[in-house]
Amino acid sequence: MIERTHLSIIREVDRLGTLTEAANALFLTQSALSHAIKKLEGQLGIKVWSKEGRNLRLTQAGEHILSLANRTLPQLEHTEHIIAQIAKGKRGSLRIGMECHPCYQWLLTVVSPYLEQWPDVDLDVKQRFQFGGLGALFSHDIDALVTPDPLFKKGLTYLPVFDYELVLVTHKDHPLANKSFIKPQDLSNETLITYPVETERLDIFSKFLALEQCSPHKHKVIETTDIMLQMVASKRGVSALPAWLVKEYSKALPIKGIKLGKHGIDKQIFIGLRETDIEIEYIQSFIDIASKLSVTK
Amino acid sequence: MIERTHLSIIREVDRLGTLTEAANALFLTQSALSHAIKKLEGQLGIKVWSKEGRNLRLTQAGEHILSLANRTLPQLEHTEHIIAQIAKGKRGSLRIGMECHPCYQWLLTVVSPYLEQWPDVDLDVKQRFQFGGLGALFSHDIDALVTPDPLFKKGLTYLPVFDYELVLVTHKDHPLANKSFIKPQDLSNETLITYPVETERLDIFSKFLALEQCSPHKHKVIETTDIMLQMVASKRGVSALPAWLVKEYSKALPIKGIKLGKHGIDKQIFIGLRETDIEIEYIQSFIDIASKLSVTK
DNA sequence: ACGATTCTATGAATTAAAATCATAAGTAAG
DNA sequence: CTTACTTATGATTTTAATTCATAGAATCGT
Repeated sequence: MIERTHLSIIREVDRLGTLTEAANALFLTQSALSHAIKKLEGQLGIKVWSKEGRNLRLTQAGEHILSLANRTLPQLEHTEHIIAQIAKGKRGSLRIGMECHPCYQWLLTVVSPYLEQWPDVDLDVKQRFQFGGLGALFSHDIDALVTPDPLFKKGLTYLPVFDYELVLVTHKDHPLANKSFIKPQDLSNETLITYPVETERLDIFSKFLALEQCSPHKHKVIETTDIMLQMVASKRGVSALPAWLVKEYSKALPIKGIKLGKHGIDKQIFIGLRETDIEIEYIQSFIDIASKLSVTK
Repeated sequence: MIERTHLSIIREVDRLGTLTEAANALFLTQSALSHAIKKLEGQLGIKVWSKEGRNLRLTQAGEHILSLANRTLPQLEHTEHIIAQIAKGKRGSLRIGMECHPCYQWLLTVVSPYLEQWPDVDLDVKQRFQFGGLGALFSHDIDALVTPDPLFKKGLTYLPVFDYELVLVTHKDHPLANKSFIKPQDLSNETLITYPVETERLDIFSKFLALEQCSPHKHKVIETTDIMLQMVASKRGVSALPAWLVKEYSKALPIKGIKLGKHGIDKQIFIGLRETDIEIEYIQSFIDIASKLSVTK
């Protein structure tokens, strides 16, 4: 069996020319290398070197092993280097799952300072899950789940990172835009634009319209926040989004956010983690950065 | 240090699911594998697996090592397989150097039955050498040298494989074509076509014209035998080639071979080898096939 | 619910392998 | 032809790997 030591020996002898020097480089004795290769030769039934004067010349078989060494040893060393970084907590992969569409805008603001601080963390964001965000966490498809519904289960922890108010967005000249707050009935003649998700998971339905068994005149779905707000700005309908997001976009678009119900709809966003991961440094750091950035909003 | 055994263990556990089964597959005890990985984990400062119920799940570091295993182990196994063939004498590389231009035609007839018998031998033919054919043999750039000049040196052996007569080739209607043999003076008004080699190494000069201090009217060089004979066939000149080669081509071209001098010029071709290689089976076989095929000519 | 089963983990004892030491034997250079 | 430098090798010591014998933890079946 060709072992790593054999590869190292053959590579070093090729590099330095003699067994003796290779032995020094490997912090072993010349005798050790000689014995090691002798044994390998016995096992494989070939000679690795032939002696030429007092030099060693690789045989064909030896050349094959050298080529193997040059291909293989760098790979071994590379993974060892990566693992050393993992051990120091400086490297890892952080795959974030999103169960909350508008949170994507928020996530973007968290990501860039995070990447700067943790250059060796592979960051990935996923938005579709075969067995839901929870299943994805359990099956290690993702490492963190951004969600408004902290479904507590054994082995998982949730940490609140972000509070916001859900408001109705309309064109600033829309008849509803002057009201101090919206009632469910007010939407009966409106076109409501939402993300393409089941209505049970849309707060505007489950926490607002359903209270009075109302429904909008029409329901349109749109994938992206940008286009959604463009539609609102051109009076094609109204939508429900986080207040801070509406505030942000209202600098550029003629839109306005209005409270939903007398007391408004307050939402809280959580990050869910596997309990085994909470002590990982680069994951804790992500939670820290996420919480700090969100307080200032 | 990640050793081959660690890679094997991690690969087998991934394939079979449990340490116990992996241990059976590797003809070791479950305890051995557990201890081995434990030690590795200590050295690298990471966990390879985390226990999930009574199953093991690879950590990020573990995934890195598994990926390494899947890339590296097949390469190790592949070279071991090749070396096993080398050990059985069934595989090797045979790089043949040619110091004799027309011999290339002869070599082609040897090569095809040889390749059939030794499918795992890498055959290569070289015709240019930085320090001559001899130097190429010594520096292991080639393994066999086809040459008409057996320059005996310590560490080398030569074996005769092929006898032929060097003849003058002319168009069949050429004035010289009716002579029973050619004298050096006969070429004084002819255009002589040869391979592009130093004249000292051309037998037509060193072993024929030089005897009477003659030289041809003109001297042209051409790389390939085919074109050379096309030229002769279109009366652009005469050349000197092996009789068997002329005989072969005269089926298709209007050419004729004539004896050079009263007694003709007889040549012998040798294959030179390093003495250390003469017992290698696939090299002996090459000599055998070469000799046998040449006797029938 | 609980015993049987099927895993992994671990400490101590055993076995095997690797490294060293001391030295021989071969080659090259002055 | 002696000196310096190389690899090879047998005996000994040191180190590492493997096993054995159990314990502990999770799952399955009744």
